[in-house]
Amino acid sequence: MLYTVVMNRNRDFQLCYRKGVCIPSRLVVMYARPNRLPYDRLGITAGKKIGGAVVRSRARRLIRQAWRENECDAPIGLDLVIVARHALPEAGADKLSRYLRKEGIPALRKAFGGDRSCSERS
RNA sequence: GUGAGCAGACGAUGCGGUCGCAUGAACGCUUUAUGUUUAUGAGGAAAGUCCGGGCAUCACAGAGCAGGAUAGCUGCUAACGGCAGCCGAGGGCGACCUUAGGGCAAGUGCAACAGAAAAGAAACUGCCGCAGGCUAUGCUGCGGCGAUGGUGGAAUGGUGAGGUAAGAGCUCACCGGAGUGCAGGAGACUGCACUGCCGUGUAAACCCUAUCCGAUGCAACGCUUCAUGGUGCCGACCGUCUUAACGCUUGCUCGGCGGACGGUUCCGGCAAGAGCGGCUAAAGCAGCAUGGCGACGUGCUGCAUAGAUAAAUGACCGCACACGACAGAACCCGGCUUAUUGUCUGGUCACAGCC
Repeated sequence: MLYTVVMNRNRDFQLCYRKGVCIPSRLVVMYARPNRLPYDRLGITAGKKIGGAVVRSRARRLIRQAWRENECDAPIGLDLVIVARHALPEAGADKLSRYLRKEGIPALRKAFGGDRSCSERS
């Protein structure tokens, strides 16, 4: 992921859950809040609820790839947590990517008014 | 050919193309960041965490208890609760399979319902003899007998014969069990002979016997470094109390060590953050030779390449095939157990057919 850093502290996750904007859907749930940094931070949650280790790894990979394909259109300066739901592993990669492009990212832009984006910056 | 049974291999992908990730190496760059190229990149169970070990730290002044594990024998192994071979018991026509397989002749407990009686032996019922009275087998009394008594998982060994007033291991034969002796075996055990006539089941009930076990697990543990905050511990000072308390020492006891408690203040150190190490070559695998029935040992040769840390192995397209089951490394090994689409290989057994 070119313009995004991995979020790896439990405190950041908790902040996102409590104070962030929640954007639910059938495949994933996104929590986001501004972080006042010049880049985005992405965290992925795939809980035991959706299946065993194989299923959870697959969900993580799908989310990471879909975000990589669409991160250029997202607003800058967000802490973002994407939570996988149990329908995700069977759905496939292109479905999630299409969802982010058509609905997820526009919702983020609407919530945080992001005119700036990576594509414009670079 | 049909049907069984055993052992084993593979187990999900491969090739081409586009995008992408982690680690190592090389190159470029003043260093970092980053870039380019290249190599490598989940399993037979990686799982459950059920055993055993390595490794690490703690305690080391030890002893005992408690607790836990194992339970036929001999071996293999670093070790094991694992494995191999054998013995006993059970199942199968057979190949073969199953087996928590010490001790109720140390003690305690339990044995519902049924049944006369469930562990102390007797009572009850019954059989037989004698006596009494009565019309009378019946009834009453005394004595003998021992297991006949619808049960029950289990009834004082079983079956048959003799014996007797009636009976009884009372006697005999066979069987079961016990003890002793002899023979065989490394041993579990097996065979034979003799004695003798023997009180059930349950130890996956307490318990007893034998053997083994210190505790905690890589978030162990070691190193480096910064800032903040005054949280915990150690040191310093003051006060109080006293030889018994208190604290530490593996869960407890003995034993051992330390005087103990409270308050104050400031200085120094440690831990909590971050980074690095631990972190992958290991009692390893394959082939050949050799010893052994086998587990396995020995020698030689060759191969040795995942090491992430919010956690890398992915997505899409085309072709091929078994049309992709169960399923994802987290310190490392040896086992066990559980999950699993299927494909293939090699012996073996029974039945049928042919020669």
